Amino acid sequence: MAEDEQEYDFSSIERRWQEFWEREKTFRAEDGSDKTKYYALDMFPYPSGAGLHIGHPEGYVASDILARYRKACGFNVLHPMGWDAFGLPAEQYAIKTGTHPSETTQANVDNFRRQIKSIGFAIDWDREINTTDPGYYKWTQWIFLKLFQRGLAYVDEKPVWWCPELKAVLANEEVVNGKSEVGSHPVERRNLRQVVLRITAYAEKLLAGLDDLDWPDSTKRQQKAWIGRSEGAEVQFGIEGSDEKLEVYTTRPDTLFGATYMVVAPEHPLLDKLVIDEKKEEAKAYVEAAAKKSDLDRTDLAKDKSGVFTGSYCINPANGDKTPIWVADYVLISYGTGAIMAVPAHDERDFEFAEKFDIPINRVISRADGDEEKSKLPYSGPGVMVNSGEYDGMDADACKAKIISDLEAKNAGKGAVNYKLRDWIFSRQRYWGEPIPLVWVSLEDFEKATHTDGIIKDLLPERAVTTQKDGKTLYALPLPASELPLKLPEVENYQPSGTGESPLATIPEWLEVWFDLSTGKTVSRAEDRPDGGNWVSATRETNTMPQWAGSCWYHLRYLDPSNPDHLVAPEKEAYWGGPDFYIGGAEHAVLHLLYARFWHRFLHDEGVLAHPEPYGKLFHQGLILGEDGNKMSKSVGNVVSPDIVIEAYGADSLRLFEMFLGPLEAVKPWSEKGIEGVHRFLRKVNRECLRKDKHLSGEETDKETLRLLHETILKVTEAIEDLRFNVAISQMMILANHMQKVENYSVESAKALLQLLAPFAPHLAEELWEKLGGSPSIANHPWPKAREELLVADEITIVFQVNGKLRGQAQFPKDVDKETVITAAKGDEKVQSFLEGKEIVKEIYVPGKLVNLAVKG
RNA sequence: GCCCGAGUGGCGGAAUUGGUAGACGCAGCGGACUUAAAAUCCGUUGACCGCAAGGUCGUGGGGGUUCAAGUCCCCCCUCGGGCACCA
Repeated sequence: MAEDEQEYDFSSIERRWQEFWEREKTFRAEDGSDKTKYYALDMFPYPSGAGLHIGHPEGYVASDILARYRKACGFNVLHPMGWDAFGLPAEQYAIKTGTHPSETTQANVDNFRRQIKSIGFAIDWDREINTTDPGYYKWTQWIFLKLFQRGLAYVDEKPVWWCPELKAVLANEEVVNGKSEVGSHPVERRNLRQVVLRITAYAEKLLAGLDDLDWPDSTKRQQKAWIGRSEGAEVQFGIEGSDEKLEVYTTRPDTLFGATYMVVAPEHPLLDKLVIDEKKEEAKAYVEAAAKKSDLDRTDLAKDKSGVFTGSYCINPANGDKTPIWVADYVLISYGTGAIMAVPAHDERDFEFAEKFDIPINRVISRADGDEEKSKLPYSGPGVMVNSGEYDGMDADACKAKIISDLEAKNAGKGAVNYKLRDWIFSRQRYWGEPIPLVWVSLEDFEKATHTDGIIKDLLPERAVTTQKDGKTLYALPLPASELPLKLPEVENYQPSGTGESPLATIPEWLEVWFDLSTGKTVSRAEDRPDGGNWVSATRETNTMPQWAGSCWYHLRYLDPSNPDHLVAPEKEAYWGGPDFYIGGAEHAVLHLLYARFWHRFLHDEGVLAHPEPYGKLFHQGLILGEDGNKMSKSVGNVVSPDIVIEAYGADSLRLFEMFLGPLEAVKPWSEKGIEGVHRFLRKVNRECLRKDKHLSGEETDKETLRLLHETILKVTEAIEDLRFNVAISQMMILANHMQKVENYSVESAKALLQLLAPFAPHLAEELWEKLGGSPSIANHPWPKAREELLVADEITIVFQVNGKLRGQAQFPKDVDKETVITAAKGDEKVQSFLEGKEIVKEIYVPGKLVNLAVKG
C-alpha cells in the first residue's frame, strides 16, 4: 500500500465534508415530516469581538452528537444556531470609535459563524436567527405588547445602579464589588423611571411548573429559592392613639405572644405618622442614611443592626400588649408588608436587635422534651406553646392555623403567601437593544384614545400605565402589531444622554411624533401634523429592552425563522414543540431560564403556544479550565482558541477531546497532551480503515471481534443516551485497539465502528465510510443495532473470595450450578490455604459472578 | 451562616441495582523498527514488604451496617457552586 494513502490529512478531509454537507443540505430539518422530531438546542452565543474560545463548543459538540445520533436513529432532527447579538460591548465600542453597533455585530457574527462552521456541526443553517434583525425583534416587541395589553407591564421608579463617571445605568452584572466593571468607577443607587414586567403574577405557575421538568436538581432548587414562596399570615396591629393599623407579615403566627417590638422599613409609608415629635430629627437622619446605603452596604453591614425608636406603640391583637415600634433597615420595604412583628426569642435577627437595644425577649415556644441545651434562645425549632394564654401546651406548628383562623374571626389578620421574587426591570437606558414600542400622551389624548374606534382601543390594559415627566402625568399607548418592527433610528453618536436616559432621548425627530389614535401610525413631528382628527402629539418611549428579551423566545423562532405573519406558525409549533434537549451554562440557572419560562407560559396562556413550558430537558455543561487549572481569561493568558487547535489537530480531534476530557457536567482542565491522545486514536482508525490487506469481505467471522464489536455498539449507544460521551469514546478506543491487534477483520466491522464514531468525529467518519464503499452521507445510514445474544460468552469467569478478599478464580460453563462452583472454590489450592484450620460459617454465591466464603477461627 | 455538589494512581478519569477498584487516555520507564529521528508497535507502571512465589495496605479522615462498602448510615475535614437580614 502506498505511504501517502495512510496519511490523516484532516484539513482537506474536513473542508471537503463541510462543503458536502452544506451543498447537499444534509442536516436540513423538515417541517411537517412523518418522522418523529428531535430538537437539540444550544444556548445561543453572544457574538463577542474576541471570538469563540474553547469552552463555547463543549455544549455544541454534545448537542451535535445527540443530533447526529438521533438522525441515524431515524428522527427528523432540528439542530439550529443563532446570535444573541444585542448587548453592551458593541455599544461601548460604538461610543469609542463611532462604528455603528450593527457593523460591529455583523463582523462578530461572521467570525462566530466561520468558527462554528469550522467545527462541522449538523446545523440547519437555513434557520439561522439574529436577535438584532428587525424581522426578529418585531416579534420580541409583539410579545411585549401582549404583556402590556394584559396589564403585565408597568412603569415605575426603581433603584438602579448609576455610574456618574460613565454617565450610564449599569446592570447588576456590570457592577463588581461596588464599582463599575468597566473602568472600576464608583456607582450609586438612583431612582430612575423603568419599564417593569409583572413576573410576580406568574410566581405560582413558575414554581409549580418546575415539578414536571427534567432539569438538574440544583437548577430547580435555585429557581425555587429565587421564587422563594413562604406561607404565613398578615396580622394587623392597632396603633395606639390612631385609627390606622400596622400590617405585618409573619411565617410564625404561633409566636404572636412573643412579639416584644415592631419594626417598619425606613421607606414605610406610615413612618412619618408614627414618629413622635421628639424623635423626628433622629428618625429623619436615620432614614436618610439608610437611603444612601446601597443594597450591598445594607447586606455587608448586616451583622451590625441599627434602628431608631419611633416613640409610637402598637397593640398586640393577641394579648393587648403595648409594643414599641422601631424603624430599622434590616426590614425591607420590598418584601411582605414592609413591616414585621419582632419575636426576639425565636428569630435570630430580632434576637440580635433586641440584645443591642435592650428590648425584652420573651420565650413562647419550648421544646417538648425540655432539652435546655438544644432550646437556647433564639430557638426556631419545633415545640409547644408557652406564655401564650389559651394556647399554652399546644404544638406550636399545629397552632399556626388555629391562630390564623382566630385572627380572621377577630378581623385582625388572615393567612397569606409571599414570594421573594420581584418584578422584572425590563428597560435599559441604552441604544443597542429592542426599542420598546410605546408612546406617551397626555391624559386628555389618552381619554380620547379610549373612545376612538380602531385597533388601539382594544390593545389598552385594564389599568392605564402612567409615568411622571416634568411634573405632568403621561399615559402609555401601544403601537399596534401592524406598526412593528419599531426600528432603531440612526444616531450621530452613541454617547449616553447624561441624564440616565437612553441615547434615543437625544433624537428629537424620532422621539417626538404625531400618533394616530385610531390606526397607531406615527409620523415625526418634524413634519406637519397629518390631516384627520385622530392625530395627537406623542413622545416615544426611549428605553430599550434588556438582552434577556431576545433569548426569552428564540427557541420558538427556529421553528419558523422567517415567518412575517406569525411568531411561529401554530402547526409548526405543534409539530416541533420545545427542545428535546437544551444545553448551556449553569450561570443561566435562574435569570434566562426563568424569564424564558415566564414568556413561554404567558404565550401559552394567551393561546399562542400549545405547550406551557419551553425546555423540558435541560443540561448544564461544565466549565473547561485553562491548562493551569484556572478559569480561562485573557488577563491570565491561558485562553485556548479553537482556531489554533483545529489547525494543529483538526475539528474531529477537537470535538472528540472536548468530550473525552471527563463527564460533560464536570469542571475540567484543558490539556494539550490530552488532545494528542485522541488525535492518535483518530489516526489509528484512519490507518486501520485503509489497511486493505487486513480487510475481509462478508460478515465478521472472528468470534472475539464480533463480540467486542457488539459490546461496543451496546455501550456506545447507552453512553450516548446517558450523555456519558467520555465512556463512549473509551469503548471505541478499546475496539480500535483490538482491530489493530488482530490479523484480519471484516470491512463491515470497520464500517460499524465508523457509524459509532460519526456523531463524534463526523468528517473522518464520512471520509473513511466512502473509502470503504459506503454511500455518503454516513449520517443517513441507520444506527447499528447491538446483537445482545453475542454478548453472552459460553464460559464465564467466577471469582473466589474468602472473607471478601480475592483468592482465586476459574472458568465455568455459563449455566453452571451453585454446588459445582462452591465445590470448585473450596477445592481451589489457594482458597484452601486460607481455609486451613478455620470454620466456614457462610457460603455466598452470586450467580455468574463470585463465591464468597466467610470463615472464622 | 444556610442549602447543594464533589474528593479514586504522577495527571484527566472508569467502576450508575453493594459483588474482581484503577477501564480508556496522558505522563513515566524498558524494548522493537531506523544510520538517526519522526511516526508506529510491544511490554511495564497504586503504595509498601519480598530474590521470587506471594503477602499486606489502599477510593479525603474517623466510626458503623454487611459474607462483601468507592458505592449504604453517622460524625468530621477540604474544595467547588448557589443563597445570604425575604420576617
